[in-house]
Amino acid sequence: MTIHLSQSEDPAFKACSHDYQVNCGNCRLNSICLPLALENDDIQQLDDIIQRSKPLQKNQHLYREGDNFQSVFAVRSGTLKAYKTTDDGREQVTGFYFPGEILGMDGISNNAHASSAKSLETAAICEIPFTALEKLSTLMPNLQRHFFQLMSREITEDQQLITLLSKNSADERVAALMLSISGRNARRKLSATQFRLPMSRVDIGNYLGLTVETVSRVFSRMQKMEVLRVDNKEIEILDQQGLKNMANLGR
Amino acid sequence: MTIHLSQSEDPAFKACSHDYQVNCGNCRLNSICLPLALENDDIQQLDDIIQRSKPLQKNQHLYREGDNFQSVFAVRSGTLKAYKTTDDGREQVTGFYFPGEILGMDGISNNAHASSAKSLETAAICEIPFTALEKLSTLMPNLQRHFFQLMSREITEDQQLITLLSKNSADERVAALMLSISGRNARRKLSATQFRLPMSRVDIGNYLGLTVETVSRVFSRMQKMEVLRVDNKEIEILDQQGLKNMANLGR
DNA sequence: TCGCTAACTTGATTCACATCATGGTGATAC
DNA sequence: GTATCACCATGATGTGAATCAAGTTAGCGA
Repeated sequence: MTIHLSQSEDPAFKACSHDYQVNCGNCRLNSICLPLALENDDIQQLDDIIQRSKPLQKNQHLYREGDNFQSVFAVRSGTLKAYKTTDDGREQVTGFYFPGEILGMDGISNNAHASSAKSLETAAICEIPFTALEKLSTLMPNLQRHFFQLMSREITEDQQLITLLSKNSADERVAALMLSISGRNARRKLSATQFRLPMSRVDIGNYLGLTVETVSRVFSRMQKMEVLRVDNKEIEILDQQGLKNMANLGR
Repeated sequence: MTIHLSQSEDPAFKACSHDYQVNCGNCRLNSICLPLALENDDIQQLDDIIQRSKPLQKNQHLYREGDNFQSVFAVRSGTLKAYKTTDDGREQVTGFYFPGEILGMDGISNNAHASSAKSLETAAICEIPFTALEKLSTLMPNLQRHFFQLMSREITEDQQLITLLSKNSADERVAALMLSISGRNARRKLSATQFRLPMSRVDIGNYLGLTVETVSRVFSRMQKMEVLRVDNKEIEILDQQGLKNMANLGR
């Protein structure tokens, strides 16, 4: 029996959670989602265009594939998954988005969202209207650069996933995902070794190009090898180095 | 025995090929690589920052993973492949770039190229220094938007590939690539049904997460089914609809 | 023209993961 | 309490593509 805090209850996010009075200046995540080089009044200007709407309930959509593209979004609390629906109706999860991360940028090219985004738990979201962001970017070179960088990062991360899917075994894929989540937790000053997975085994498998059964078996194997302790969605990394070896990515 | 023109000999690219006097205003590819909404003198300004260096020989690198990031590049003639080297020394091809297409944007996020790019045949390249492009973008909102869109497109294309790798069979993957190349040829007013593959079977396999042997077998199968005529690198699409069915992507 | 090498094809065998089948567990509703 | 349902674990079996192993062909330099 384990007790766990959902991310939205996490004390580290008090100022950033479901609090409507939050702004970029006082948000604990701003070191992650904002360019460091912004001046205070620049932050104020950015803050002015950002809309903070009511929290998203679990399983609620933030946007759907094909929706008219208006905004990109920053996750303030909770976790979202982005996914595409293939023509034969199957689902491909293209990413998980944790607090401080930006999603929706794939909608820019066609003025329509190229994927759907749904929350895996109650989530608070900052909406950033894109035309306003574009205007602001022409005035604030640092902001423009920041968004170029954010999009570039999304590209390199997608390329990482492409490599993972194309070259790595089931064990390696799952290990890599656990390390990724661990690292993103660390960036938010949360435990890198103990966390609760916000997504189901189905979602993990879908993201990694594996079936549920395989994901389940990999977790069992890792547990037997004493690399991970797995209690349903609760994960503890017992052997960080072992996990890295298993991921076979060197990093 | 088939006679084929390499892309650089293609009459459609007379003005855009290895001709050093070429500029954006007279380049036949500008409808592909430039924002349509640019005024003539805007094009001139863009033209002024673009550098046209001497042609790249086959197998020569345009940049390597880890190189300091300075510029993005537009392909004027020839074809390039982008690839990452995994830690255990294997190669993952992340994309092929045809005339009119832009590459190198994955280097923005870390100021270092995240992948290597090498030419598959003699190629002419336009180099676009990124800091100059950034400056120009603050002055020309259309240009800024264009680059946001280009990067967004790269993201959606990577997501397509992710889905392909994760959900589709060998046949479907190869069919999808053939359709992609066919479509990109059509965009450049070349034949959508007959073309020469600039890349080797190894590269195709590597890109699609398959071995050479599998790629070869798929081509043989397609030939037997009279969907494709395959003569080494020379491809003829005999049954467009059959190929689409085989790709199983609906589109 | 010959010889060499890289690129490609094809067949036989193996293997990692999918698929199919079943049972367990925990949460929510009644 | 127990019925129901979503989610997860695990075993048995099947299969598509990898691997291993020969060829064949095309391109290229001497």
